[in-house]
Amino acid sequence: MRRSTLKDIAKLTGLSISGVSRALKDHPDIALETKEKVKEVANALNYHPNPNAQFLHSKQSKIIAVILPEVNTFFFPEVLQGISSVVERHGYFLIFLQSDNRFSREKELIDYCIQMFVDGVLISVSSETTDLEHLLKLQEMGTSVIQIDRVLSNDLIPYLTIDDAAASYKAVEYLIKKGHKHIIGIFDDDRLGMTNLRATGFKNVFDQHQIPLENDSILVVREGDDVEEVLAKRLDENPSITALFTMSDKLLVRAYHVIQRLNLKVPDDVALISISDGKAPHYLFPGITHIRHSGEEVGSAAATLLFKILSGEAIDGPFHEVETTLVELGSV
Amino acid sequence: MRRSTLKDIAKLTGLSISGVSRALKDHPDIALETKEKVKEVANALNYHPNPNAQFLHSKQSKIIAVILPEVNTFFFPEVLQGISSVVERHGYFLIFLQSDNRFSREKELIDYCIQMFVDGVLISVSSETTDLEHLLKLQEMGTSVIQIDRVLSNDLIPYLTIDDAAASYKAVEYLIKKGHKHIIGIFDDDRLGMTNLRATGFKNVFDQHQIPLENDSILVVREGDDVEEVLAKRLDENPSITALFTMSDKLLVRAYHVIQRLNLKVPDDVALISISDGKAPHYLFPGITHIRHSGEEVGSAAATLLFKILSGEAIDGPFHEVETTLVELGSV
DNA sequence: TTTTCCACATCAATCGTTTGAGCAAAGCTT
DNA sequence: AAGCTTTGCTCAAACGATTGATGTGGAAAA
Repeated sequence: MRRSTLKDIAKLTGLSISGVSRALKDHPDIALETKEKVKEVANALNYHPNPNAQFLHSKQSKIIAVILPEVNTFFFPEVLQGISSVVERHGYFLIFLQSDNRFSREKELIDYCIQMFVDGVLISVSSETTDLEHLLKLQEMGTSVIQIDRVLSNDLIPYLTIDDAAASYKAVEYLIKKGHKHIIGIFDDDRLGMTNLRATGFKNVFDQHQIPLENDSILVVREGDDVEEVLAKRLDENPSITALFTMSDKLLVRAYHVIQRLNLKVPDDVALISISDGKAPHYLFPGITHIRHSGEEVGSAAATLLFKILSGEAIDGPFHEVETTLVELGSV
Repeated sequence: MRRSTLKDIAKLTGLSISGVSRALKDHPDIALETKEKVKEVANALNYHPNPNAQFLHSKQSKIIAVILPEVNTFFFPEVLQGISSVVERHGYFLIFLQSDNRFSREKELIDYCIQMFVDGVLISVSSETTDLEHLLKLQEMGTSVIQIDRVLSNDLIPYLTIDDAAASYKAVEYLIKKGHKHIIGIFDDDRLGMTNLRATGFKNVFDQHQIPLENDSILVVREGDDVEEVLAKRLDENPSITALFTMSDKLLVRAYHVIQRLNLKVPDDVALISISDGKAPHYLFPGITHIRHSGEEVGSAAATLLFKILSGEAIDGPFHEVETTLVELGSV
């Protein structure tokens, strides 16, 4: 079955091609009667304009590309979902690309976007990425770019993340309100900007509530560190500790394993709270109270921001963030 | 910065547009020297052919669409990852669409694919989908279609799933080899084809090993059923039960919660094995031994199959499946 | 010298849609 | 009735790349 074109309709109606094109677009130059006839025929032929021809003419692709380091872990699938819904609502297409967390691949994909004439790119940079030359080049080619979640701050390229400091602040404040005073905060590699923000939020709670922060309250976990052992030891030596805060799902699961191994009960022996995308907390028993950073919201907010830019609207400053919410599941 | 075209190169080299086109494509009609000059200029201008113009001419889009019910749950993100890598390797684009598990939306998306002239579609049908008219229509328009994982069997539309019966067979056989005899199998809604296949695998193990299958060994969980209570009761009344098999991650987590609540220890009091996409088993303590059905493999196998069809190769029969593997994590 | 052949390039049509410009016929004004 | 506008349409160029047909100049062959 061949797809019908304007030409086919023109032949059947006796009109010219341009006449048909205008009729279908409700151009005022065309008589009402003619329009109806044309539309009828178009329907009968199951006509759809050829997007390639349209894009060739309009010089835009109506394509948004998403570049993510991966999609098989926490969080990113939700981000994709959020982006996808907004992009479809705007009548754009979404092409999805994975950098596999490699900078070289990321650059290839950016070149690919340039070739494809994509109108916009949403990217979460790979962990190897340290400069944004490739993104700047893309911008110069007229493509709008927004960074999501894993970002390198740069005045020229807008980025959108969750409010990291606020997230950990909320979590720890909740613990304190529930009467906990001796809390250990467990953090990822402190070379990441995100870690420092979350640690700041953690400390701020103690300041605000004028509770002294013991100096072994913060546990930083670098790649390869044996958190399990360190944490077990600390819990053992310091029985006054009644609560744990973890800054990510990965750390939550590891902390949970330690607690189980020590035969401690949650929340009776030790309370547990985390920043999380909201999956793991439901798997564990009891469910883990957490600060949910919704990937979906991040995705849709980023996409919305992108369309603002595409429509020519001004955005204020490169930095944008989305709120997080507390989900109580009984681990505190 | 405007993108350069063949015309620009033609102007700079003094050649005609068609000469440039042929030079870049290493056409034998063009002198070697000329080719080199053209390529140099093309490089300097950072020339890339306009894909819309190419596709308009070649009448194909080089686009593969993936339609998934959702992407925020188990399994599907991995499927997407698997598809994505294969599609990119073939130099095609991947557009990603979500049906939100609604049949009406699914039909819209199919129309969308028709409009977009996509070359191929990989689809996991929504849970509301009961007939495949829309997919057949798409096929008639010349688009190749393959169903993944959640499928409706149909002789005209190829589909690819995991080997469900083999997966549960492997799991339960493993339990039996470890000395378990009294096993409860927990299954989803038995109106799903997948459930019956997995239940068959479960039963076959007992047949093969000539172990009697008690008639309360199978627990079917329909939407809204309170598995927690039923399972707790059964474990309580029947202390000879030493192992549990769950056919999905969702059931695994629920069973795990029951076990925790009853204060039983895994694996000492009760062993636990599941069919899983491999995420949840790592979160729980101890890690849950499982039969991993890799979404990535399903995705890449489906995409590979699609490209076989696109290249005109014959495929034998509509039904295709991928193997699963046992992952031992210490819950048995 | 004329014919033949080849290497190298150009011409022009094509893919399907959009859009400014042009044009005939009908309707309106004075 | 002559001049003007309006209505309703067609023409043709353009978007950028591809490709079959065609042309040209020179060298070799006759």
